Amino acid sequence: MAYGSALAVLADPTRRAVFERLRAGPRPVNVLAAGLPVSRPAVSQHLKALKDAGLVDERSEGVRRIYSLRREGLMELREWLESFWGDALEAFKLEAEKSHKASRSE
Amino acid sequence: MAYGSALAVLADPTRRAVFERLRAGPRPVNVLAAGLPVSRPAVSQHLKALKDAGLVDERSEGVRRIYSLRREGLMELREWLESFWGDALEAFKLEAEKSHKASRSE
DNA sequence: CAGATTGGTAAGATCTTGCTTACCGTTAGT
DNA sequence: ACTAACGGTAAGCAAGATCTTACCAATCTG
Repeated sequence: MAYGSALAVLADPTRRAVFERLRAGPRPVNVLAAGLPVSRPAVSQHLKALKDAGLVDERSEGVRRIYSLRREGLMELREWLESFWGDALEAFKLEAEKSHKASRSE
Repeated sequence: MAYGSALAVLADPTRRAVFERLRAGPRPVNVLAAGLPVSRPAVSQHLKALKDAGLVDERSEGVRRIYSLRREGLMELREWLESFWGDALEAFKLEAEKSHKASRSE
């Protein structure tokens, strides 16, 4: 259940801000950190968390590390979310059946 | 940005477990708490968090409170997630333009 | 009406998280 | 080669999150 780690990682607003910045395209750490209200090491730590969750990719370009969005990292979370609509009807049927049995036995 | 609170609330595994149990249909607190590895008050606290985030509904039925899934509470999160695919092409174009300008000026 | 059931809330202990500063290794530039 | 820029990691701290126990109000039942 990788959607769990995706949720945990995206729950933090600062980390989400870093992630959102990558929408615009791959960026080195110092660019990502510029403008954010936290220090550059904090951004590094957030990037590590994002990477561990499979939400970003990292590549080296000389002395700088270029981070980029990894949309596949969101797939499981997306599917989990979608599943809440898929089973709505089925749950309703099960519920109906249950209350039917309950009313018969009382 | 209500998707922020949805993310924060769903990030906790225990709270997510409570939420998932509601997939099967509306349930009173003691039923939701049964089988979970935490105390009943803990579940109450999680339910409050879920309710504040608009992810569950609460209705009273005598002495018991029936909680139910509120799928609309997931809509903003869902849309936010979907938006990561929508802007993929546009971001790519902007990037291409940017590197074009960069290579011209160097 | 008395006792039991349901569940919300307070208080407090503990664990976790996110941040900062300090430091270090690696690459670039002159 | 010396200095500057980039960025990862360690240590420590302050704030917040989650859990528990204790307590209380409201309802149901006999």
